[in-house]
Amino acid sequence: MPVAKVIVDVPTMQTNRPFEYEIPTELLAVVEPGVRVEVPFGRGKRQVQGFVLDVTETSDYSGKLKEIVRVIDLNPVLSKEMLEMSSWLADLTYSFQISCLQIMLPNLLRAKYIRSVVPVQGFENDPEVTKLLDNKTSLELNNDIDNSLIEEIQRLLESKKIEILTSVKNRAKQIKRQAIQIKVDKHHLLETEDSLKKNATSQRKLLEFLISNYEKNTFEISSLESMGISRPAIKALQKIKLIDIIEVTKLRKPTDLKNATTQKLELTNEQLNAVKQINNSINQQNAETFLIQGVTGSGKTEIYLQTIDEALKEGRTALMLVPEISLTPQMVNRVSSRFGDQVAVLHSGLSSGERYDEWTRIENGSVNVVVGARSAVFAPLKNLGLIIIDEEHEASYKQDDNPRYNAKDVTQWRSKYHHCPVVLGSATPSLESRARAQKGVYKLIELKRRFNDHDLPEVKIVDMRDSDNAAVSGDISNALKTQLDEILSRKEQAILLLNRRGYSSFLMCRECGFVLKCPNCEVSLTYHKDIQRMKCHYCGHEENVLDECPNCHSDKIGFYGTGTQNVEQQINDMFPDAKTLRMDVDTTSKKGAHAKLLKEFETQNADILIGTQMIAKGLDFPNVTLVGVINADTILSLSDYRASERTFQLITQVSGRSGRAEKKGRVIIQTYNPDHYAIKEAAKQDYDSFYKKEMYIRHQGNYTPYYFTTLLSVSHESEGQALKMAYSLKRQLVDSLSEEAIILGPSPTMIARKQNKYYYQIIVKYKHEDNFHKRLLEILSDTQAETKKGFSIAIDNEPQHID
DNA sequence: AGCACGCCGACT
DNA sequence: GTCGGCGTGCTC
Repeated sequence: MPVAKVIVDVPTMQTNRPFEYEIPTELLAVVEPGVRVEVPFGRGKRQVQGFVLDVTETSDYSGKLKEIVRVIDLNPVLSKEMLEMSSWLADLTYSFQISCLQIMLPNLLRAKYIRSVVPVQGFENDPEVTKLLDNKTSLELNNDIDNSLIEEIQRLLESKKIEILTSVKNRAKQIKRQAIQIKVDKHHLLETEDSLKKNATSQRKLLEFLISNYEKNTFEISSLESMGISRPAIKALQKIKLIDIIEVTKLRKPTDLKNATTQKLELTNEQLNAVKQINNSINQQNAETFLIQGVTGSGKTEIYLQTIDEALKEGRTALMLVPEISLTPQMVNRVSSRFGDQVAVLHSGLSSGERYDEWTRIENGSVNVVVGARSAVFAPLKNLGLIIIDEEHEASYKQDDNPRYNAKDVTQWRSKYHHCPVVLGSATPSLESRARAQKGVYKLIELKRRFNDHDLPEVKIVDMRDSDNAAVSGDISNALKTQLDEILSRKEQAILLLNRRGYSSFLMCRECGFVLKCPNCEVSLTYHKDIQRMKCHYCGHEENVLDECPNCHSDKIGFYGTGTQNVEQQINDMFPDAKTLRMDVDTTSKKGAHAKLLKEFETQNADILIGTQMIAKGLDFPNVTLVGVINADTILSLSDYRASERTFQLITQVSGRSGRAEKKGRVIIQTYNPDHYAIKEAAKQDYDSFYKKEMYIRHQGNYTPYYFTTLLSVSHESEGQALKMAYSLKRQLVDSLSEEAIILGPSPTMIARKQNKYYYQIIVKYKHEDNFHKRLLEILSDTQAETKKGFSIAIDNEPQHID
């Protein structure tokens, strides 16, 4: 008797393994790995969704097996590749396999449960029961259930005549359209046309159309009607059995993609060399990784497009990941105008229905190229020939909540599975990637020249401590004001960048630029309002808020920051005639607002764009000749060891926005730390020099890429309980790790209390700890019982943000 | 997650 | 004596 091994939709540690079910004989043909099934689970009347992992001939379970209730899919929704990947990913990210299976699918395929009232066996014909159920077999319990019924339900539940069944509801709906299908051969159609009555004009028109488009076979009725073919004519042909009327599923097409219209661009020698190397790897089916380090404007996108083309020519498919933020119409058009309707785009703006349809289109093989943000890494492409990750340094490739996966790890896995290369591209590679390239793990491809040989913009650092330059009015220095004046008079455009909505919780001296740092960890201390003290998020070191700068003894030490709104106001006061646009979380929260603002700026309906990070990436506005960074320091002073890296990346990226076309660009960076290497090297656009210095610092502080990092966090309603648990975890870690490992904390997180819970974190830095992974899994299952007492314990492998 | 079993306190 | 509190453990 064959049994199905099923992962059930019950996300707990104890149910995180396959359960076996008997397959009813009538379902034997459809139950195969990758299909979703509905199975009874637990003691009560509860039915849950499950994924069939495997079908085996015999069971090794000693108890009595339950039967699969029904299959949800006639064909598998997950391939062998995805099933295999899910167990690897669950293990890597310390999450449940069911959660990993779920993220691979569009939302609509996630189970929704309905509760309904059904008769207890033997009471199907009880008069009270049939009255309640209105002679049906069940009554759904939804929100609009009549109040008068509730009492009756309660009573019958108590007398055990009815019970509550939880079962799975399938949400995936497709738009169905009516269509006709030709049933006979072409010859037959021609004969019929000859024998038609003269006045049957509409039928003749339809037949002629069918004959000339015979190959296509299936036609939507609505499109025929719009050509002036009448419904009776269609009925008439159906009656004489020439055609069938059928239902077809119409897939929504969210992005209106153009036909392929653009041709390959001519390549520079550097680009050509890159394309050759990658194409070679595609042809050889090498699962290797390239790192393209190319200065802004060096034409990385064209390399992506030409190598995708090569993969397609080989009959394979291609996946391109980009940060959500740069998934702009500009970007999408660039790809779709080369590959036309072979492209599917997955981004967060899609409705669940649209997303589901795009997924279907990928799954059934009607597209070969997928462009999308993080979760697109699970696109069900078969026969992958190439994977591209643009802006590979972006932290957003890592998911911040469960399952905490990094799309980059997933691409490595898929690359090995499909034997295809991965291309990482960035002007400012992450230190990890660049270090791997240095060691020869990745192949480094450098693009040092800008496309069309445009000069890099001229970058000027403005020392905000210098009172001659500083704050003529609030946050705008004289130097920036002068430049703004100039570009406005030349009718050019400017971008002003602020960070993190500009507010900060670190201490800085406005006189000398001093920032209060942790004596042990080389990161800035963060202000904690509740205790009114400064704390380190790494080791928990604490000290008082200073009112005098320990460096220059000035009293101008304090918290500082401005918001985009404030800066916009200052600019409006300064330049009443200039039109400004503000782009931050407030102005872009509505769907499509982002694109609309950019469009407005692109069409030069505004002179100055003021915004946060989101304006820094990949945008290409030829008329922008000035970029101003209002406060370079806020990024620098994050309580995160990647602060310097992020600062360097951001300034370099945003500087690349200036002077993309013929006009020469300028960049002004306002800072209280003009001598900081991240800022100085970014101004020179000198990645290699920054890399060397930063690697040294990382080496000194025992940080990535010299050490691996794992972050454990504990939360509980009671601060004491959370802290106690954190210490107990730490003790266990100390016992199971070698001397070489560094364990920091427990320390409170930035927002110590969110959702009425206290958070503590432990950071583990290590090099070689063979048992660590296994030990963490054990800790997770040991502490499982604690989660019922209000604890939650999360493990983040290689976290991107520590706060 | 849900649900049942089970072992202690305050009620008819 | 019993109703019900929620701590503990299992679900194919």
